Amino acid sequence: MTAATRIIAAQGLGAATAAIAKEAGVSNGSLFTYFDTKADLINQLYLELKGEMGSAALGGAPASDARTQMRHMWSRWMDWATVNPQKRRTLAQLQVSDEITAETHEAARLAMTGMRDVFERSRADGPMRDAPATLVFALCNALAEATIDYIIGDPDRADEHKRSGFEALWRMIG
Amino acid sequence: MTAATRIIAAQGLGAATAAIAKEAGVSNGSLFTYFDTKADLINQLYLELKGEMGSAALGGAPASDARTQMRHMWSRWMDWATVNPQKRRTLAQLQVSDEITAETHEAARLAMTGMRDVFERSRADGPMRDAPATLVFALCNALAEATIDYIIGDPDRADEHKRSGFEALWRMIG
DNA sequence: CATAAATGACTGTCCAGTCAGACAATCAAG
DNA sequence: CTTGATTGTCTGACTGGACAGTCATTTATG
Repeated sequence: MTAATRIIAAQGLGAATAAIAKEAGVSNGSLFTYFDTKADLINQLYLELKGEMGSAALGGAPASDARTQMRHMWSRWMDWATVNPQKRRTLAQLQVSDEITAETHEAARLAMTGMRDVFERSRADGPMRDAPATLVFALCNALAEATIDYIIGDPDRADEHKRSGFEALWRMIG
Repeated sequence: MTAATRIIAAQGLGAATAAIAKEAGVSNGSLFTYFDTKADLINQLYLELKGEMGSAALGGAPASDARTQMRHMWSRWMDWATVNPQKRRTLAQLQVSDEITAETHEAARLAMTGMRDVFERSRADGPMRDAPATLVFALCNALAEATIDYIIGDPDRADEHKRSGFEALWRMIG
């Protein structure tokens, strides 16, 4: 998985399975004893990274008001992405790949329940309380991804951008 | 170009050049008299679609206050994407492809000046007036893309979602 | 010794890009 | 008006390389 993350981050999804095997220090053939197909590997990797991102974002959440909780999650989320740029990069690629099956996407959605709850709580009394939950979640997600990309492009001002992004988000839903 | 748009929308960037040539009604070989390489085709297509999207969004802009102008642009933008789902789909694929050169991205950025101006005007007196312009633009873009995706997934309530998205955007920057 | 795991050479498939020749358009000379 | 030389465009079979996945064999393990 680690090897796949590194190789895909560097070469994209077109990377040869042989390259991944080599990076992992196993033979080409061995890789296919662990994963039936390349698509299988990709799907498993997607779930693992998504899950890790979710845990990272939710970890150590304070029992507090919605805004504080949201800000905490936002901060952890951004931090995870900046500390793990390769994982983040690979995840972004997998996100838009059509190798990811509908089942995998559904499983990922379920694994994100914790994060969705935080968004739900934050918007419950805000201006978007009547919009569809999935739309709100999609918009929040989009803001987060964009903020992360921006931070990666200008890491020196990471904290500043993190705050700008959060405040933009909060104005939107809070 | 039209053929490439159709094929890429359907099959992704992995589509064979032969498939594009066939769809266009010319021979495999002919395609390479018009484009040196597949990458060349992809880059040109990206610029064309991006340009078309920009023109569509800016067309018939009213000389009016920032909010009205912004809403107009937003509406035309969403409409273009819903009326041309294949173009939109292909553009989304090209956007994240690493076949697109830095020069092409730069050219596309320049072609979007008109849209950036509208965003600039809208945020000039708002809460994001001190944030970097590129960050603001990235966030707005992200909201637009997410809204479009959502509308495509539930076209029956298109108008409603279009409004939700715009209001979210305006709360963020206006 | 028996079983499981790992190996890497190999195969079939796919595809970007090439090239030798077919075909069409233009035009100067007879 | 005809001819044939010239130029430019189109064609699709072909090539070389890349790559996912297989499998007979080797190596480790209990």
